[in-house]
Order: sequence, then C-alpha cells, then structure tokens
Amino acid sequence: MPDELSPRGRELVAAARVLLEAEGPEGLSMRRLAERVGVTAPSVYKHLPDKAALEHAVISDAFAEMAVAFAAAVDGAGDRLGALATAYRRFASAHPHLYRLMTTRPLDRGRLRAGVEAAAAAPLVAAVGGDADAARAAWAFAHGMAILEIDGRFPPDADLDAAWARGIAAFRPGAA
Amino acid sequence: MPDELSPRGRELVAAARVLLEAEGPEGLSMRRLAERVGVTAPSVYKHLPDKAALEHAVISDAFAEMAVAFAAAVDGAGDRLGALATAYRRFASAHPHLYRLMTTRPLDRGRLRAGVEAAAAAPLVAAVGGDADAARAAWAFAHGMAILEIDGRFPPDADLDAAWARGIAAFRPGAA
DNA sequence: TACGGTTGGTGAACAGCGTTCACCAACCGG
DNA sequence: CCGGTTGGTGAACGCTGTTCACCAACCGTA
Repeated sequence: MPDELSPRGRELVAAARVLLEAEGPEGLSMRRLAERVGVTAPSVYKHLPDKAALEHAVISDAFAEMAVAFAAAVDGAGDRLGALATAYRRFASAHPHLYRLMTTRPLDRGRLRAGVEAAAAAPLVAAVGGDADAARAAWAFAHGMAILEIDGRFPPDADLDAAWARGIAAFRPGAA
Repeated sequence: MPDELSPRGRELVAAARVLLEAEGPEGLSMRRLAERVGVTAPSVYKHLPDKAALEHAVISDAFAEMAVAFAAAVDGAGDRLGALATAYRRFASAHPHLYRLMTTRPLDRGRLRAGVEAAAAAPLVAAVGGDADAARAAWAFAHGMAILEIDGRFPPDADLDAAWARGIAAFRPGAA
C-alpha cells in the first residue's frame, strides 16, 4: 500500500523498464537490474518487496502512458474507434515486451496503481457508444490482434491491415 | 526432425501434459517430470532434446485435439460460427494452462507437428465463409475473449456471454 | 560364443534465478 | 554523544535447465 517509492525505487523501476524493452523478459533479472543501477541484488529488496512489485510498478506506468496516448488519439478524431485501434496497435508494436508484460498472464489488480487501468479503458467505452458488452468484445478483438501480431502468430503473408479493418467495422456503434 | 518419439518419450510428453494441467507452468520442471515417470532429469534428454521440444510436443497434441473438437462442433450445426465459438471457449476454460502454453508467447512453428495448426484453424475459415481477413479477425476476437477470460482480466460482474454474442454476431458471414 | 555399438539410465556439476540472512557503515534527530 | 533508521554488502538456500563422464544392459554380427 505505501505506493510511494524511494528515489532509488523509482530509479529501479525506470531501469527495469529500459532493461525489459531492450532485452525482453529474460533480461529482466534482479541481479542484472541491480547491476545496471550500480548496486547488488539484495539491495533491490530494500526498495521493492519482490520482483512482482517491480513488474506491477512498470505495468502501472505503462497503463498511465497508454491512457494519455489513447486520450490523445480520440481527441478530435472523426472515427474514434478507428483512431483508437490504430493507437492500440501502435503501442503494442512499439513496446512488444512491455505489452506482453502488461497483458500476458493473470494480473493482481490490487498491486496496480489505482485507477490506471480504468483510465486506459475509458476512451474505448466512449468510442463504442457506452455499450459495455461491445467495449469488451472490441477490447478482446484488439488485444487478440495485437498479441497475435507481435507474437508472429499470423502467417507472414497475412494482410493484417485488412483484418484490423474488418474487426473495427464490426464494432463501430450501430454495427451488428 | 525425427518426429518419432521413443515409448519413453511419449510417456514423458503425456506426463508433461498431466503435470501442466494439474499444477500449471511452474509445476512443469524437468526434474519433477522425470520424477513422475520414475527416472532422473538427465535421462529426459535421451528422449527429447530440450524443454522446448517437450512443450512443442504437448502443444502439437493439443492442436490435434482442438481440431477434432472443432470439427465435431461445426458438424451439422446450423450456426457454425456460434458453435465454433462455444467449442473454442470451452476448450480454453477446460484447459487453461494448456491453452496458455499453446497461445502465449511466440511459437516456433518448425517444431510443431506439421499440419496440426492448420487443421485446428480450418473449421473457422469455413464457418466465416472463406474470407481470410474475416477469419483472422474472428480468431483474434475469440482468442482475446478466451485468454482475457481465463486470466481473469474482465471485471467479475462482466456479462461475458453477452460480449461473446456481440462478437460472434459481428463476424457472421455477411455482417459488417 | 565373444565382441562392439547403441540405448538409456546415473550422480555430479555449472550457471543462473528469486530471495533471505546477518552484518555493517553512514546518516540524522534528540 | 548516542540510538535508530536507511541502504548497502557477501554468503547462502533451493530451485531451474542443461551438460558431462560414466556405466549397465541389450542386440546384431563375426
């Protein structure tokens, strides 16, 4: 609960983010992180209770970043859903390791900074016209596309722009 | 390439599947697997080159299983897409650890048993009317729903039946 | 029948992981 | 000056995947 981090703690979270994005999850070990910051591994535990807390801090930052990116994307856009999908896809492609950390495997919401997930989700709910079921379906579609794309699950010759377009059309308010 | 496994090899793959489903990915270690089969860990390497090969063998089996489940689901169904979605969702819910192993993180197709992935995908392409873009979008939607559901990412009060229905309607042939 | 190669097992070891422990130096307020 | 907190340390524990040298049993052939 003492969501406040020491300056060293913030430094560690920032370094973890860099390490993760540069080398992937394998590269993000407590020893390597500590080394980056010029300290030994046990010292990390003076600032963060465990590795999960470190990851949740990185994830919280990322959700906050997502929220501002999404808000900017819909701002003044005619096709809000399309703009949002583009921003979503771009975020995942630009930060694949980070996106996987955020979305892969169960997430302990209690360890996330409060409100940060809802802030990222809000523009989508608005863009589909307030229909919660449609928002969840659209989110599932976007997440599925994004994760399958960055994981290289689609055939190399697949026209992903077309698949995205097909899904976006399906969830535009009033459709289906 | 010698896709043929020794009897012991098959025994190991079967035990790995049981271990994975019972205890999750943490429980699936080479030592614990070996112990289950009454052998020591280095012995496993006489039958399988490494842990990734073991996992790919489990995944190949699972895809083959999926393929027969999906074929059975669409067989004689009026709403093929709906039937397929139900079967997909049921598979993921019934085998969450297995489903995560199959779909989470990049997959080295070269290590999969040939054709097994395409066999699982075929019924969907048919159900959606042969449109590859729509099939990919529908797959992304189904995967997104399934993985978010088994990972507990939706709010506990979310009406997931409704979200599934909304997405299925969106991808029915002719829609959008 | 004796021999040689393959098959499949073993214990020991290595490097790396997250984490805990006892310890200690420096700082800071009373 | 003194006591407590803060933040660092090296050593260690148990776990991981994996490699190594070794060895016993089997099996086909000379």
